Amino acid sequence: MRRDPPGTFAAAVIRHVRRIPPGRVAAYGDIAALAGSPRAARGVGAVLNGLGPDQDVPWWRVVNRVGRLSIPADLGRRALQRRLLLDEGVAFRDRDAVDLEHHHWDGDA
DNA sequence: AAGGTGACTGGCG
DNA sequence: TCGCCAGCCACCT
Repeated sequence: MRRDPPGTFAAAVIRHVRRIPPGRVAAYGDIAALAGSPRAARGVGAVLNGLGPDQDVPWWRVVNRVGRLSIPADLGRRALQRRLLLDEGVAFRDRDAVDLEHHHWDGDA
C-alpha cells in the first residue's frame, strides 16, 4: 500500500479527505486546493487511486466538480461508491451524480 | 530522469 | 448542464 512521507502532496490529500464528514462530499479540486495545489485535481485522483485497502480513507466522498462519480465503471468500484454514499444518506440526482447543492462539504466554515 | 497517463477543470459553443 | 478541448500536475514507468 502506500505510506507517504509527511509534507508531501499525497499526505496532505489523505489528511484532508479524512476530514470530510459522513453524508457530505467534496470535489477533487476542493481537496487539491486544501492540499495546497489548486490545479492538481488530477493529482488527487491519482493519490486516491493508489490507496491501500487498510488506509482508512473515505475516498468515496470525493466526486468531480458537478457531483458525478469519476471512477471508471469497471470492477464495480463505481457501484460500491454509489452504495456507500447512499448508505450515508447522500441523495443522487441520477444514476451517477450526487446532489451537490445539499451535500457539498464547505471544507468546514 | 524524461515521457506517458488520467478517480480533473474551466472555457466555449 | 452537455460535448469538446486544451491546460495542469502528481504518479508511475
